[in-house]
Parts: sequence; C-alpha cells; structure tokens
Amino acid sequence: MRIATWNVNSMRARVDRVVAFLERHDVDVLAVQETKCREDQFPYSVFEGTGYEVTHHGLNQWNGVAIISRVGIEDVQVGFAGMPQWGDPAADEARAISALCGGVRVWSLYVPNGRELGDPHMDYKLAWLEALRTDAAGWLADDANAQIALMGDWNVAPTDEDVWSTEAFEGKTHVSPAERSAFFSFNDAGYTDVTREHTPGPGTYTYWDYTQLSFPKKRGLRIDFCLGSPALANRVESAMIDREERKGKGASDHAPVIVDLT
DNA sequence: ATGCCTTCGCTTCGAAGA
Repeated sequence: MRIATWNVNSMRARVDRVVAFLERHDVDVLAVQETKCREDQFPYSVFEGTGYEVTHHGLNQWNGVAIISRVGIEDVQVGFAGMPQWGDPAADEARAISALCGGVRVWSLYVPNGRELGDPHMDYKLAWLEALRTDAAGWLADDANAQIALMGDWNVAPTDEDVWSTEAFEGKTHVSPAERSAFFSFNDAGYTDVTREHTPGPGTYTYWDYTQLSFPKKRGLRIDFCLGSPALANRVESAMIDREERKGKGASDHAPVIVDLT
C-alpha cells in the first residue's frame, strides 16, 4: 500500500495536479492539507469516476484538510480530543481529520504556523502539538498494535539539516527549541518519523518559498512528515519526496511525501 | 536542470503563508 501527504495550498487551484499526482504515483491514500475551501466549494465531482473516495473538513478560506483513498474511508473523525481553539471568539479550526483506510488509521494534520516567536499563534501551535501528542499516546495505550500514520504539514524543521540556512532562520519560527522539542516528544509517545531514513539530507526539503527563486536556489525546509506507530513503522519499505511536483506553473509551495508499506 | 510569490475574499488591498 502506498500512502502520501501533501500540502496542496488550495484544492480548487490545484485539483488537476492532485488527480495527476495520484495516477502518476499509483497512490492509495493521500492526506491533503490547506484545501482552503468550505465543504460546498470542494471539487468532489472531479474525483467521481476516479476510483477514489474523499472526506474533507473545511470551514472557510483558511486551513482545510482532506483524505483521498481508494482502499476505503471508514470511521471519519474531525479534530481530536482537547484540540485547542483559535480566534476571538475562540473556535475550532479545520486542521485535523482522520479515517480508517485499508486498516491504517490515517491522519491529515495541518499544524499551526506560529507566525513569530512570542506571537500568541506560537503558543497556540505548541498547545496544539501537545494536545495531539497526549491524544496520540492514548491511542497506543488503548491498542499497542494499532497502525497509525500521523501525516501532514508539521510546520517544524526538526534539525538544522532541515533548513537551507540556519543563519537565515536565527530567531525565526519552525526551528526554535520549543517547537523541535514538541515535535520530538512524539517519539516518547511511540511515534517515529518513517521518512527520514529513506530520504537522507542534507539539502532534502519538502517546502520552498514562492519568493526569491527559492526552489531553483535549493533554499527549502523539511517540514512535512509521516510519523508512524510501531506497527505502521514496521511496515515501511521506502519513502520519497516528489520534487518534480514543485516544478512548473501552478505548483504548490510544498512537495508531496510518499511512503510505501508492505 | 529552474525561473524571481500565491491564495482567498472582497474595504480590488490585506491577510496569511513560513
């Protein structure tokens, strides 16, 4: 089985690329982030006849997460227990959706950006990760053999190797000790990044800013990951980042990450 | 070995992205 995650930066603007990507790589399950649309705006009709089912959660033009699967979509869950809220008045954001796909509990996660160190959005980001970690630890406590894939845009570059320039990111979000600690705390909860050993760095990224020729200049970040429970990690045969998808007109600023399971 | 930012909704510029 082949699973993948991709921050598409608008499903409506990118739907043709998404369908082509699924076909080109023979993907079974795709976790999508930043659909940037409401339910009534999601291009469901494009997926009719492709053999894929879709579940989507979107509230407005921001965020939005979906799962596209041809191996079934069962027991859909929107958000997670204790998920922090944002805004005034505080409200849930569309940053997490989950479904059972071919025996794997697949999560599509869009971790809050953080914006700036010291910004309230950074507190929100850290609280969001902490709440998710607590929940995710509980899922394994309930069933140590569960196959769980925490896939998405984590908005954290876990190591210095995951940033094109540590100097350029001095004092910036995505690389702070607090964010990296929050990311690695998932290891203590029983989840490991299943992609890195198959996509070694340095210079291996999943995101390149649209501005200043970041992609051709190889100025990127590695921030999109699949964290697997022990039972899922044991099934991982390989992983790859589809850099080709970042090229050309109409590309997302993120590249898809693909994981092959036995 | 790719191309100088893109998306959305609408105060057609501003907010958000990272």
